[in-house]
Amino acid sequence: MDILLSKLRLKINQDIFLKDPETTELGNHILESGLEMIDQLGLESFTFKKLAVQLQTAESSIYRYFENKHKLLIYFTNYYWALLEYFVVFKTNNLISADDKLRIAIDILCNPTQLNDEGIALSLNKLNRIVIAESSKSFMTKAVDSENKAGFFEAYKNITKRLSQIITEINTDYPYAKTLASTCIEGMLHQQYFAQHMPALTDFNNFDKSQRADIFYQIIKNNINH
Amino acid sequence: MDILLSKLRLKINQDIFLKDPETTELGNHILESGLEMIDQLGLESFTFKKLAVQLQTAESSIYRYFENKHKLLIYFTNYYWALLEYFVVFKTNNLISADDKLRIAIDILCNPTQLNDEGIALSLNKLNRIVIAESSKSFMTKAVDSENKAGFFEAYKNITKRLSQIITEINTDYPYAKTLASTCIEGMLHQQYFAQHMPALTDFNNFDKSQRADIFYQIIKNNINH
DNA sequence: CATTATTAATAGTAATACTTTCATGAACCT
DNA sequence: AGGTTCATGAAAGTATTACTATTAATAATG
Repeated sequence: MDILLSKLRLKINQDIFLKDPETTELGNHILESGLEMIDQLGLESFTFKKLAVQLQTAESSIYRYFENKHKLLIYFTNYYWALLEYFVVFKTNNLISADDKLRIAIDILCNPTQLNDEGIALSLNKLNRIVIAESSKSFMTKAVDSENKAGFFEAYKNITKRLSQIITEINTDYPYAKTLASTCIEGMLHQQYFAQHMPALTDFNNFDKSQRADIFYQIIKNNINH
Repeated sequence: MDILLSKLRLKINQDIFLKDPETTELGNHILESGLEMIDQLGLESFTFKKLAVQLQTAESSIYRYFENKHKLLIYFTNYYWALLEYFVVFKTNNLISADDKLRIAIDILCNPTQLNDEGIALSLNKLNRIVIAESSKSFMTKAVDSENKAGFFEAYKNITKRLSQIITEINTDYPYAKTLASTCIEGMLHQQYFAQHMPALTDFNNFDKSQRADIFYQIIKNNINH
């Protein structure tokens, strides 16, 4: 897998950036430090100015890669979901049992940070944290319809589709596969956030990670086999 | 119920505002037009300056009521959840069957806009829309821990607690009542958003409202009676 | 070596998110 | 009736944000 991953290049919608950050040194620095700073400061306090100071470069140089910080966030969320989709496909590909696929997909989605991250350029831990804390801001805007049309949320829709396809594979007649899939994927993110910041809203802390996978497996299984 | 509602005064945490907006004319105008404008413009484009122009008042007058727009949003979300909790308690109070309570609670949460809003000062439709589109931004910030400590999310935690208590009433041994409750409440909001803006993520459109209640009822029921 | 692309440095603009000060008028208190 | 308090409005000011534009320096390429 390491070998495969080292050659892995995730396909990111070209319209998200002005200039592909993976093609230059500065671009890669923008990704690394940008991820780090959004993680640390939160999206609201993060600015391109601060990133420029950190990278000892000019603000205008960063603007040549990304139109604004919102697009940078969208870049990261696409990167994250494309990565998880890759792992889901890779690890479920040769399995026969749809139930096994479900277990593995849920495990990856609930505990992505346990994945081997050799060959992944960006920190999976940081990506995971910013997706948990910031990703809803990427589509909860007035620009959602045009950005959806432009394909900015494809990676997120794709992973949801994968999960819903596994659900449908288990029970072809289940009519709410998409709703169940998206509710669980969103729920997995929220439960992690609640565990850390609003424990009254969850039964888990961030140590029982396998339990969190269990309950989402149960939610799906118990539903599709009514 | 109308009579009761006309006397209803929702308790909002005093630390959310600098000066209680419900006590003055300007304060009430800030709530009404603020809600309207956040709904129309979205939180990002909404500013106190724009609100001041709309109300033909000074920006500084608005700042005397709310520290910033973030607090105003928190005010609205508290108002909304306090209102729904009131309805849930009111409508389930005298019921014996926990299952009936569950059905009613879910129905209220999924279709709040069908509620009789005589006596509610603010538009339930607009509240519903901004809670769907903006409420996650109220707690997805770096200030979440201190604001949680200050009680800014009590109303949200309370309604989740109500739902989880109903779940526990149905099955005392079910260990994940809080996770199930918060996942469903968040899911109900997201499904409404997806139906409108990202239909690939849901099986519903915004016309089959009763179906949306059904699936969340099923998710809960099928789980607690494993 | 010439061309082109890339970046850094600087400056500038409009808007945002406030804060401060002060004047006015209404409400209320004795 | 007169003084005080309080809410509001008007105006001005500050720091930061979110950009855009211009130009010079540097590196890559052919």
